[in-house]
Amino acid sequence: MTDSALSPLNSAEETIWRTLAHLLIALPHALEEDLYLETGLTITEYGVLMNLSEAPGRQLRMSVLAGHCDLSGSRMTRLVEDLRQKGFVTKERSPEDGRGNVAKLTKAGFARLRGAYPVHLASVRRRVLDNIHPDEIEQLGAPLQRVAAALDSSICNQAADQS
Amino acid sequence: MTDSALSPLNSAEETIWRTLAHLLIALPHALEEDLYLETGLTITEYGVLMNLSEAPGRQLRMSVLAGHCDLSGSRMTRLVEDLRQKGFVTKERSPEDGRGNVAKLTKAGFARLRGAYPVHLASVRRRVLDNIHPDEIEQLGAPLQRVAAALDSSICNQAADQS
DNA sequence: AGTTTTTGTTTGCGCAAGCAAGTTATATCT
DNA sequence: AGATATAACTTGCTTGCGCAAACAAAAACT
Repeated sequence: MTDSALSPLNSAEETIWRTLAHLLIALPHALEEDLYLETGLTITEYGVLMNLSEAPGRQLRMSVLAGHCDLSGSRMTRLVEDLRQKGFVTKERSPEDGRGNVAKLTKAGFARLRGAYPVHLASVRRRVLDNIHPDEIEQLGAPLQRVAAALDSSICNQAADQS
Repeated sequence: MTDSALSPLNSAEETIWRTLAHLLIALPHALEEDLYLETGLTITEYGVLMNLSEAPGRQLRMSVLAGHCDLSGSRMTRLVEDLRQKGFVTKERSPEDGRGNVAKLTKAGFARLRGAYPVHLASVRRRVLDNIHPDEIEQLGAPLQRVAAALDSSICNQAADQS
């Protein structure tokens, strides 16, 4: 599989790729800054609160939460501890499975999220969606999802050759 | 400007945004891993070598290089020092401006880049471009570039309101 | 029931990256 | 020309994050 179609990128591909490579860096920075300056929340913290808020009972096991947030377990341990100290979440052992810990959004945490939501929404609109025409949005969906699907399906599929 | 069009995202927008948010995390991880496993180079290191290779004389001032790579000056100082110890670049004071330091790609560094190039190219094709039909590529260019342009034009434009 | 394995989480540690302060070298302004 | 301001790096320190090892609880296998 190593040598399929290794011709250098053509012009359109080159443009797309250079632009995307830059976006991959600059967009997270911009969104992070927008949110942080106005709310004091990190994008990562925001993501944790948001994922909890969408879960049934506004609570999730640590490992599931970490998965949803694209973070390692250890990072989530420390993040949740920070959020707990700020009063935005609680954490307690799972009653059904004593190994698991369940993080739960508090009232204060939900209020914090509610306050930050419009800020983040405006940021996403301004930075991204406002620059894309509605009909382009339709066209973007499919390819983006295909790229995402390809990524997820091949998580750690390196060791699958038969030599 | 804080309260323009704050309606929650519609369905198509929501899809795009969720997918893109995930890509922003997962795609860099995948590209990083692809490159590192096969070449031992970080994406960041690869970017430094590549930017140098494309510059006239295969050399650039530290600050310019840092700008091209989307990195801070201090990070670039340490990166270039690492690459220098590995023999991939040299660094010396600029003759025209004694403040500036000029990093220059060595033969060995160029060879390293040459070896890594096909690996990275294959990774970009496999992870991204292979999942987008050629006609979609045409359609993607414009919106992506508009998003990127909007980002770059508003770097640190927060303090521009007149109360 | 008792040992072994597996699973969920947490701690120890290291690395990448940025910011702020320090340093040296050029510009600028009388 | 000499003092002040500005620019280009570099160094010290902090933070966000992951990996690998430790640990605890539940499953699985005799």
